[in-house]
Amino acid sequence: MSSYDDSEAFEAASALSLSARAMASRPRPYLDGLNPAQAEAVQRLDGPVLMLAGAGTGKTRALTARIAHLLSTGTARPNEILAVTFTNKAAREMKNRVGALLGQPAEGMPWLGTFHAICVKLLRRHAELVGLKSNFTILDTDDQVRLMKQLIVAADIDEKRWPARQLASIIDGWKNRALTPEKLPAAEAGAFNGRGPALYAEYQQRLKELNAVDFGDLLLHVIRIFQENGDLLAQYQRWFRYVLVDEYQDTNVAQYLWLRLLAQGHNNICCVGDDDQSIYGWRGAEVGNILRFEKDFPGAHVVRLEQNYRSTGHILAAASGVIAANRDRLGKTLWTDGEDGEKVRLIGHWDGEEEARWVGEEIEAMARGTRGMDPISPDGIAILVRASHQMRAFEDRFLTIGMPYRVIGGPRFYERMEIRDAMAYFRLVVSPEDDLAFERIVNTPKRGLGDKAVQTIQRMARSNGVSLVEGARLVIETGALGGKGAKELRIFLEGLARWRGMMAGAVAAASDDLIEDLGAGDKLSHVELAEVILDESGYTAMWQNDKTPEAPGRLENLKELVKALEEFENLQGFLEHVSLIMDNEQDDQEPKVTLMTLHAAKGLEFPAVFLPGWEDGLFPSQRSMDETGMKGLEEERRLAYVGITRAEKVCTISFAGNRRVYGQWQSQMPSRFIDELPGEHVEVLTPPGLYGHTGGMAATASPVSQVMRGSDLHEKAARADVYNSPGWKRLQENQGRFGLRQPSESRGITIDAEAVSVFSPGDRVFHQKFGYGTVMTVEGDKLGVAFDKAGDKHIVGRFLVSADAAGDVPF
DNA sequence: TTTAGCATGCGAGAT
DNA sequence: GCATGCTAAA
Repeated sequence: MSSYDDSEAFEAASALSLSARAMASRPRPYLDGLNPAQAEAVQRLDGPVLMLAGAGTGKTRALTARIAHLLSTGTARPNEILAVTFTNKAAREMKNRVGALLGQPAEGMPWLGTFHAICVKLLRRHAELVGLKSNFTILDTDDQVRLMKQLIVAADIDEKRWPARQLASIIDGWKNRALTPEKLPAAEAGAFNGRGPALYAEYQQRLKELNAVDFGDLLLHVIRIFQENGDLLAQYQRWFRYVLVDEYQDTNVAQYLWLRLLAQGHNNICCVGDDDQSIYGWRGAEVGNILRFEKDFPGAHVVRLEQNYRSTGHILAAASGVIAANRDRLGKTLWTDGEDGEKVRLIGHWDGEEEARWVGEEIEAMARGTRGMDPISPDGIAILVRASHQMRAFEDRFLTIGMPYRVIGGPRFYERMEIRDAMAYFRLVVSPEDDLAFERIVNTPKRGLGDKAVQTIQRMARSNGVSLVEGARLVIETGALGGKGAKELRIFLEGLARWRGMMAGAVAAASDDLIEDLGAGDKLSHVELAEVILDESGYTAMWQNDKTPEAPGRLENLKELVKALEEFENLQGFLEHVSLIMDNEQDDQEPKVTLMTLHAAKGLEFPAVFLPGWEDGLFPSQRSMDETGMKGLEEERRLAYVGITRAEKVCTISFAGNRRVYGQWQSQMPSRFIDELPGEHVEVLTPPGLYGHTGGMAATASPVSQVMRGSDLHEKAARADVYNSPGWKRLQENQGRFGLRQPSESRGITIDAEAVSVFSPGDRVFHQKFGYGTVMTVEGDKLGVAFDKAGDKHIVGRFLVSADAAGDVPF
């Protein structure tokens, strides 16, 4: 796996193509059951094609069938197809499905992979054209930030006011837009306090010195190679006769340029995507790429996949209603010949905790099977949130009621501290000049080698122009570092040398069966070597001695890491493909509810989906709108569309009237996207607070139920103010549209503005959740209140009533 | 050098 | 409310 030799890949591939040609005369099972649009997308092979594939319209099916078609008709050999995806997972799935369609493993498709994996392959071959050695290392985000931090400190910039993370994201943004330091437009000159462009150039220089690249460079270097070496580009253009791109709406400028270079000439490029599901603008994706496709590739053929096989009619209609509010879209109309099913359900709650409680109960009810519906296993249920911190309320609740759940997302396996540490050890053993790896682990576990010792080593290394490992050796030799530190450092270096010696044997044994047969028994396999490294370095012991609750899990992860090594021939190969171990799929026998972000849910589907937290500011996210205005709002709306279209049978949207944000209670307005739901496809549910059925929590009435019920004085007071807010008016209009009576009419309550209490410091007040308290501060509509029982809180005035008025209310 | 304790700031996260 | 990252003290 670690070898990317041209001829090898191309020859292996052509062996498969022979059998593919033999299939040409046979029936084509991959065409069976395709609808007309899909069939066209599969069979229109030549020229630019845009496959506009709505949610749940069988996109992957069409894409894989297209590859199968190319191969089995003999139109292209496996090595002549360039097929790019964004994630390894998608690449793997495509490989598997093509293999299944052809009835044989598609191992022979060397150019099916992620943008980055393919670029690594190309760049290893032609590294010297951009001044790199072909064994360059790929830095991850953490390494990048550490490197930039050094540059920022060296440039004498206040690292606190101008954090390295920020610089990293600015540079990342430039690279996404294919802007190299020389090409930075004047408009960017002011970035990062005016120091951005210079730091960018320095950073690139350092990378070159380190023989390293970051993720963005992978694309940019390859683009530069192609631009500067016309004949080489022409060669690849001839090789890659057919280009396929998945999730085209997620491509950034650099990826677009890359694709255009490779597709120029034959123009056999097929891009698959859905402008309505473009939700990665914040990391550089340009919806414009897909919107512009027909201009970019003249003569392009657009095929729309609009028949949906996933969701019920009501769910599709609701999703379509929301997305219709977007202006920048190509436009599609999803339809189904399936049932209308149940309407999308909408419910409001008093606060986030009640929302979580209610969802928990609903899931239990679904698992039992309610209202004549078939039971839905927790496996088929997902809760999709806008921001990951929303998950906490659900986790708390599920732990309380003993509901099994799994969280998707969170820190990626290879991003965990212990994994990164272990990998740094492996990296340093494989390549001693990996200075970033050295810095990471030289004092992990603690060896008494702190900042000062590291600085000494760095000075030594720099003044001699050698790596840190070599510098460390010199430091010991010259006695620049004394005492305990020197002793520990010596042990550390000896360890590195010893492990490296063991590895040389392991590589030889793996690459030459003869040696193994001749009984080179004292040589370790790379898996054993990894264990030895972790053991002898004291790294395993460090976690064994750690008594924090996370330690056992970390040891568990290390075991998994070692297990993952078995899949590779040697450590180098593993490090190269480390991203492959990202999704460590756990054994799940027990059915579990899935908890994840909306972003993580793209491409997935569930019989039942809960979409909590539909409140303005949270969803759509205030920040998104502040930063990119209408563009941001449209992306948020697409996120709503993605969320709804994940549901097959039941979709439940909810919002809370109050939510704790960064530890402060805030009143929330229902999301504007709720307004955009077409009323005829929505059913408004009655919150449990109305009948107080959530045992003992009568005080947790939701905003909706407040409006509906309205017998208590303090609610009346709260309402008068709320009625004046635009959000509340919107909610009421919705309820009108959804067939609810206006509460004031239905209950004969008049809105009495006089009833709104205006509080001043010293007033005694009452709050539904926190009980009695004394007003301490007043700032606009936010009051600081010292509650008798619940402590100090900041509360919006409308949720408070004077203690007198509340006196009669039984709580 | 290590650590405990306070200040700070906060969105989604592939490669 | 929490994690992160710095300063102060051991």
